[in-house]
Amino acid sequence: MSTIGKALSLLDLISELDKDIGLSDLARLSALDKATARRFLVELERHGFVEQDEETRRYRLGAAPVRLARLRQARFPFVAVAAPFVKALAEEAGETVHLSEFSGGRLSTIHVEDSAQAHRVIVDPGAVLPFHATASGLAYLAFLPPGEIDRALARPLERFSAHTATDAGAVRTLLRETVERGYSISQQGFEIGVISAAAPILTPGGRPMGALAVAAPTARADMARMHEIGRKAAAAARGIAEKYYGGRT
Amino acid sequence: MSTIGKALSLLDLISELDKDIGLSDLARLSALDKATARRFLVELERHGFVEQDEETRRYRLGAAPVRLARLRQARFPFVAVAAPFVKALAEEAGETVHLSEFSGGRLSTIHVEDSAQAHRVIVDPGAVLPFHATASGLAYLAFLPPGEIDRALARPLERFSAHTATDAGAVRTLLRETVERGYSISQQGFEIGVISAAAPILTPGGRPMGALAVAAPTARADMARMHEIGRKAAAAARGIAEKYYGGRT
DNA sequence: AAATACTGGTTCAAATATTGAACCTCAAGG
DNA sequence: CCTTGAGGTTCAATATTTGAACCAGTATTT
Repeated sequence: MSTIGKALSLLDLISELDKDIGLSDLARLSALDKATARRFLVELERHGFVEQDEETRRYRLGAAPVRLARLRQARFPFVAVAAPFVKALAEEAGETVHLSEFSGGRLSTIHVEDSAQAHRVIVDPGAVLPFHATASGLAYLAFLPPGEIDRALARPLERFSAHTATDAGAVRTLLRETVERGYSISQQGFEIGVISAAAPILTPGGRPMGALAVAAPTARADMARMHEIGRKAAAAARGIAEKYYGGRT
Repeated sequence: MSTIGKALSLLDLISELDKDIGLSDLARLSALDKATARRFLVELERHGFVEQDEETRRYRLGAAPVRLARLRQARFPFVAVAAPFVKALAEEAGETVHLSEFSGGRLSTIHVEDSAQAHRVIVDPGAVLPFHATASGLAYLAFLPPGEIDRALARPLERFSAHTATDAGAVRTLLRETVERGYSISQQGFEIGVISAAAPILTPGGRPMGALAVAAPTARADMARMHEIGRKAAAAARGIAEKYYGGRT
């Protein structure tokens, strides 16, 4: 792996932590030499991607991504365009809705609208969604070209809960159903107690670039209701794509 | 410079462009070899920091920073905390207000609230603010430890308009006034037709970490009014710091 | 329609940056 | 006051990066 790749992986690692981390711990966690980790950190800090606490000498995610995100969103206002659809869907379904975007080989949550209900599903903003174990991931995978699906299912599928489909064949069945219906349903595949329905957001070329998902507590999630929610999510996802790509070539 | 630094500089360069760019152009602009630029781009793309248009093969800023920005803002909700103050100040002053944060050696705009007036100053979101030529930069510089001010003024000061103070001595005078008043005023130092007043946002340790600036068209900007606006900006900046650092150690 | 001048992308020996064990200093704990 | 682990640094050995030259393809120009 190139130096750049290693440094960006280190940045990823830091981003996943929710508290500051010291040099030695970071070197251990990243399996990099202490001297190497430090050189990377210094370089990342020079560019604002990492910040070192003056006092504790520990490191954390810096502010530079905020500026880059702003520029990205000015040119591709995906979140801004999708937000009203997400909100409307959250109100209509009465459940937490989250939007994810594919980037850097991963599907990451980029917007969340909480349900108004007291008993609701909490979604981490910035969380990375596994392709085979979440409704969003299945919705995304299902509409990918066959070759890419194969590659995604070639490596071992991690188990997140007792209900995770870790068998490639089982996942393929879920994907077939997803393509037929236009939306996916994941029953506690990622987290116990949560059932989700999700629809892909497709580029004009028909390629998925993200997903829109509704997450409900099992207590409120009978299948008839989830299917209805799935249809609504699919309609909203189409609406987002139309509006987002409407003003472009 | 390390490979990482070069790659991040390349990313910076891409971020400054407001349209996609081809490999050859990018290699020229960055003064990197084409092969090198390409390797960097591939690596940056693998991590989502850069995106290649499937069709045109041109490159652009990717979506990864959006996720990182989200995580950063979840832990350090600087923009979220400051936004109400920015909005209130924009209404009170009747002018465009922008918030900047120091990161990666630069002061970057991270939030803008436009004035309600038809004739108003437009601020680029994501723009980098030169220290010696903007009110925000002066407010930031003025409260830095002397040694760091010296370093900032040691290199040649770029001229942005006919009114830019490019002489270190002249800048030092502006900085002295800024410290005395608690806010800076820049008269068309960055852009002709714009007068700004800005106040630093200080950490509990007394170190500046950003600035709050009000930008008015010269037509509406007599000095008495700018001083009044400056005082209001200083008060708002203190309010932001208090609220932002209030809940921390 | 042939020639030219660009693209984006690739190759591989030469040049250079990266690596990491050992080292330093300092602070906290036993 | 000795040990441990912290952050940080050094420099010879080493692995990676570099870039001139090379494709193949596509607009432009002649």
